[in-house]
Amino acid sequence: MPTGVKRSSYHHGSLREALLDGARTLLTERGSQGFSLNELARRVGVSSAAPYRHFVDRDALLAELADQGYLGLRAALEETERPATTPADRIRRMGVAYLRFAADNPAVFGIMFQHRPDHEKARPLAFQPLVDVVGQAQQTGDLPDHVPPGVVARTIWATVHGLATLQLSRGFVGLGLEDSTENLVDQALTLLLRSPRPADRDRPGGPGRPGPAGSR
Amino acid sequence: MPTGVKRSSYHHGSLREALLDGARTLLTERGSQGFSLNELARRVGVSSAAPYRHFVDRDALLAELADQGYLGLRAALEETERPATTPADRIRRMGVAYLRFAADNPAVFGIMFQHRPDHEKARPLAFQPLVDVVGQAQQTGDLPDHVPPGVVARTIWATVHGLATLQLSRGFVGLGLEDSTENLVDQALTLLLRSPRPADRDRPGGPGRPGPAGSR
DNA sequence: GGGTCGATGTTAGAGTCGTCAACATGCCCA
DNA sequence: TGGGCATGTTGACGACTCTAACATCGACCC
Repeated sequence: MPTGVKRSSYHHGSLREALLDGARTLLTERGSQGFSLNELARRVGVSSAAPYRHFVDRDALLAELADQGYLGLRAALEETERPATTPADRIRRMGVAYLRFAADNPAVFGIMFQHRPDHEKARPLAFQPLVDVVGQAQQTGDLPDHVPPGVVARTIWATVHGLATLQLSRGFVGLGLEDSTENLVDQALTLLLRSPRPADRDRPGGPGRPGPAGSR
Repeated sequence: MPTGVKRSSYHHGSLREALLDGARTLLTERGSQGFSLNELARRVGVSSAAPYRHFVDRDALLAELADQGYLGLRAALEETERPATTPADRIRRMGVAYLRFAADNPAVFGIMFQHRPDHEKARPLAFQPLVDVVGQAQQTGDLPDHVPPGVVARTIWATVHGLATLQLSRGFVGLGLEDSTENLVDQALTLLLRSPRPADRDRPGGPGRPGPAGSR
């Protein structure tokens, strides 16, 4: 019997969930590099071979954690709908939620965006809410509509994702560019969204596209 | 003697460089996760303890690779100065160079932006060229100047960095958002740089503020 | 109720990895 | 000429991932 937690019955009962839960905390303690399946098993109180009854691989367990991460991220993004305001403001809230999610679950976030082929299914789920609201923002004129919504959403996503990863890797500290999560997102998106800033000079009235010329 | 390459003399002669070179190729083959110091030593034709005469740690070797990566990235960014054009165009070129560097050295790029405290010294080196050209772009009116240059540069960096990491992790494939490196950068920066229409990107309207409505 | 069978545990072990201590080699220089 | 120091090797330890063979036990069938 391993040195971890003792239990009365031979079978654990809900080992799979216990492993996933324990993995989350172990992952935040040790990072995705130092994460060890043996140590996880020890902590949960089972032998080091037991996890293999539930996951074919160490990587399979981490992949499942990543999948759950995508669900959590999507939930966090969708939750910004509650205080329903303008599309532009909701995009800001989404950006902040994205950075917060990354800061709160750094290791899971890292695993989510590692090169593994299976994520190509789960990722669109988390991405969809942003595409939706970008479409709305284009209709209200908060975002240029001479570009397909997917392209605009992709750019916003890249910006926010870049802020998140750079913040996680302490990317801004040596440069005097540290800032609060809200400021990071606000100042970045202000450059992208042509929205209510006081210096709101150029409403791209109607170059080629008709759109919001008088609709406002 | 290990099974790798045979050599005549007892001493290798230039083991340190051989290790760094071999590490780069092994890293691209196996990824930063599957990278093994033992396998590296085997390939270079040296015992598994030999690397410790030159690097205190496995991590120390990788950190050195990251430092060299920062130098290479900075060089790649500075090289965009040669075909000297407008600041806005140079920012575009820098973005493309950034994505290319990441695509050509995926594993090293990954190591460069992992949470290690020592990178906080090397990173500003690679970042500086962008800050410089952003300042120029603000003077020519290609970028808004009511925001400190560092903030604008930080935003552009985040956008480009996000594009790079998402491209590396195949972030766009499930979404029908794949695109060429040039298009990724161009379409993203077009939303940030208030430079003219997508069409006339060769001859950006020149100095002065690009008048919003009439500059077309 | 008794028997069996599959899911879920355990133990033991192979093979790899990172790292260290002790020893070997040979170039450089007094 | 010979000693010392940088740079190799050998051998070993502990930890890791993963597999094979065996143990336990609840569910289901008669």
